[in-house]
Amino acid sequence: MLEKNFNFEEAERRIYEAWESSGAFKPSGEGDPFTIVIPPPNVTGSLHMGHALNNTLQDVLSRFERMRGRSVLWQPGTDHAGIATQMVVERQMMERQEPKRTAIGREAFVEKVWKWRHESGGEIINQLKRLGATCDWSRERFTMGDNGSSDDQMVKAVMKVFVDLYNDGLIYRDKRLVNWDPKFETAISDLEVENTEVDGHFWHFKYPLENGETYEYVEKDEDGKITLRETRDYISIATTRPETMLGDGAVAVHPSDTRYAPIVGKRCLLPLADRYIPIITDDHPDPDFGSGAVKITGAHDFNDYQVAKRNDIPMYVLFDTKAQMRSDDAEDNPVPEKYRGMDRFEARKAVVADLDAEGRLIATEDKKIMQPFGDRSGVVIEPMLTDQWYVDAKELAKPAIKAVESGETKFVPENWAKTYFQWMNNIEPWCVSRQLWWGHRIPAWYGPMIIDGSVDFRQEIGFVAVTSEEAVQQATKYYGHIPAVAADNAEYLKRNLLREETHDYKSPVVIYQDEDVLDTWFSSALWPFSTLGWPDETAELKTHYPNTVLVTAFDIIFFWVARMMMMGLYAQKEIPFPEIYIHGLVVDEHGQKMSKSKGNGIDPLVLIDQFGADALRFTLCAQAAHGRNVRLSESRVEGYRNFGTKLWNAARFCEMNECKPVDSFAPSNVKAKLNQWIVHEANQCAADVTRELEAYRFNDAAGAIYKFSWNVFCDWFLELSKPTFMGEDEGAKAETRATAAWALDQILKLLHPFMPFISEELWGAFAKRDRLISAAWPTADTALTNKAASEEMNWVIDLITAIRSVRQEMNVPAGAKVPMVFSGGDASDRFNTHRDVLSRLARLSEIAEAPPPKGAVQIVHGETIVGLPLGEVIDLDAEKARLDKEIAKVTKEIDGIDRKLANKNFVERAPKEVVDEQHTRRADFETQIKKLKAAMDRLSGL
RNA sequence: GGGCGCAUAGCUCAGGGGUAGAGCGCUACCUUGACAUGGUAGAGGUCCGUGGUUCGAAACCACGUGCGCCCA
Repeated sequence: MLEKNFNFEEAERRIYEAWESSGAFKPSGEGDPFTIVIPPPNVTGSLHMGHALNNTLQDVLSRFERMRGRSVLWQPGTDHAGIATQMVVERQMMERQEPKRTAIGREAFVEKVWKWRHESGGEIINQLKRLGATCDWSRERFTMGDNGSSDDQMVKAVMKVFVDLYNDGLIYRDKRLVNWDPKFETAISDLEVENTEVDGHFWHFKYPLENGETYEYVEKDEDGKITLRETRDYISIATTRPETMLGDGAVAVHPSDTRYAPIVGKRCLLPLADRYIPIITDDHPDPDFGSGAVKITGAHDFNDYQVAKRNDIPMYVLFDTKAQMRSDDAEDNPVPEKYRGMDRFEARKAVVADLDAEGRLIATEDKKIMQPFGDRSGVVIEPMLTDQWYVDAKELAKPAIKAVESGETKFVPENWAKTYFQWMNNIEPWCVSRQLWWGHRIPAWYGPMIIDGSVDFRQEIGFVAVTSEEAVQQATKYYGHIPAVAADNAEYLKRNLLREETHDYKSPVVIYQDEDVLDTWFSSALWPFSTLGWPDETAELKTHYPNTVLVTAFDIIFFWVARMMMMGLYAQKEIPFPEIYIHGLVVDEHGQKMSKSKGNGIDPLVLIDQFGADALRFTLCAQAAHGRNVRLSESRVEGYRNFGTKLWNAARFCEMNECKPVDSFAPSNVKAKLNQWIVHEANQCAADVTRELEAYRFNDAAGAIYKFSWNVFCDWFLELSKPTFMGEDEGAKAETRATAAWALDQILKLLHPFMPFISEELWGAFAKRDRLISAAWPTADTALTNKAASEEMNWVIDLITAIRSVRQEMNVPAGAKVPMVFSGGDASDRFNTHRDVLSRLARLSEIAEAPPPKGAVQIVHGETIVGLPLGEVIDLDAEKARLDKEIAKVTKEIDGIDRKLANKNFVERAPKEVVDEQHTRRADFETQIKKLKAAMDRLSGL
């Protein structure tokens, strides 16, 4: 006997282990392959609601397709999260008061990270198991491989793609402006930059003209009237970042700006720096903004960089890697002595104060400015001119754009294709190098260049190869002898310098490997095939590439989806997946994004502890409508927990009434109308759930199984079956038992993808059989459609509802049994067939065919008048009012229909079915109103 | 500035050219033999506004208003 409630705390772990050990998570090898790769969570991450939604949806699809007989591979794993992981380990070292990363050196540090990864990384995998995720854990992958060694397949994949891209000219080293994170001292992607509006200032300065020159400065209004005329010996510029003025290369004005026309081509003095810079024209300055004159600092501003490049203006690098004013001895260090070593914000204050002291500060305005912040470091990001590796994304994007344009890859909902196109069509070169220690080390080695037959170590040449051995081979060919390999750039410089100074040309030339690592997303982009064994030609790769569908949230379309498309098409010459299902974000019940700082986050594991994994999963599915965020509230989760309890108790009822699955049961052969009807409804539900899941309409699929389980099976079928179970007709009882068991099985199967634990538990409670996870999905069968049974049972249900409604309205005590008479129509058979059911559910003491006696409450039900002689219970006025209300309602309907039918255009132009339907409806209402009026007459006759 | 989305019951949201829906909440009644994590019955709507298309618009189109997100 089942307990009164589902004990999910106890059952979830037990069931999960049983599934896993049965091998159900592995591809069966039979049927069409179905493949999803998990969007790899950060190895440092822990399960949040976004993961819960994303993985629930993937699991629903995996379970659904597994039950449909496909060979399902849900490929799991994590990514190595360069910055985040390095941060976590460094923080841990600090807490343990261990020496810093820089003190112990690269090798020792990377070793520590590996130790951390093996001991405490990837906790999220266990959390996914709590959710019920049926990934094939035996195939778990990590974007860095098992230990990062060069013979690891995951590493080989990254190296091969890098080298192939290089050899195809699609990856190159270049000096450009990048987003620089001064806290982590690395380049980051522009996608990792958050632009936030902050309070700032707009400073106006005077740059004096060379040789004390003057000009007539004239301002005009819209009508060309002169509003200001004065003689100036300076040009006024405005900036939000005064400290960068030390690196100005020019002042630019718009070519159409007449105010500055007299001085274009002349030079002005750059104060503090004591340099002269030219006044140039460019389209970039907006004449209406500020003074119309813009200082051009090519090395420290993205717009200025473009202007500087266009006009061949020199770029002066002011900052070191920590964004402090440079204090190095290099000849090209443009920072005046005074400011060297200052923090950038300190330098800003100093520059403003000094310019003010020189009388060059015109004004200071308060202004809202957009400031870039690193999404992990939280510090202000600095545009920096550095050497980095770039992927030619524009070229790789071409086939990736075409694949979506042609429909080879489809977005669901399709609107997301627009977002994808917009990004892809404006894509910038992808900076893939990072100045970190944790990651795939860039497979490039550098050595001195041979110029005019001799080695010149002031210039470098690169050797790009999958392994260091190959790089050495390339270098050997280049130098004519085997080079020595240095540990790092410092050693490389030292040894080559020594070689030069001692004229020791017989000792080998020294080369060294690039010290940077690759962007984590570079390896994540290969995920759809690297996880399957590529570059080896494995059986898995052959079977499961392209994947079937990608399930992800829209916030990583740029980060990840676009890059997988590019890399998949590049490396495999084939799209990674034909469908991309994009779901929403999980937000709180007021639509606010969940965040730590707001404190409105809900921990999925807490909800699982509280309500069970099934309830959380069902909630997420029920709210996963296309194009909508999921607003999560605890009350909703609680409601679906209740749904589980409801079903549990329905099963308990079945168990009490000995409803056991019958092997030979054929749903098409049942005789009782009730049974035919539930077969019909179950079949319809199977068709609905299947159709909605195929279209990724998780909310509609969940809604369909919810309604059928609760509002059809529990509310009606089980109630209607009670008279049979309590009756004497053993044949009918046996059929209804078998049908109930069958219908419950259908529910368990259809519910399983959404609520795997409770469905599995109930499945096992009813018979000894294979686990539900491996059971066959119900296929809808048109032969099971039964309109007659459906019509008849709806007649019963509607009648019971109508009687109940009247009883309540007439204040008949809920427990009281009342007699019922019926007349008119052709319903004697139905009343006889369903006598027991009607008596029970409508609480009737007797049912007889007779006209309604005086003083009876009258119900019009189709062709039939049903009378409830309530005796003195009845309140005449209340009953009259009730009938009046009914009549008014029906009259209103008829009026509406009449208006339509009186419209010639409607009758002539609307489709025949629609017109006919209106006629039918009108006739039905007409019958009703006649009966209602007759009822009223009888009542008035009292 | 460019792009995307949303506006339907008190709240959160489905839906969709002809007949207004769910969950939660609310009201009344009910511990009737699976279930009070339940049952029964109810109240509650200018489907944001204005035009257009159409025989017919809450739905399709345009504009407006308000809100949200993404990219510059």
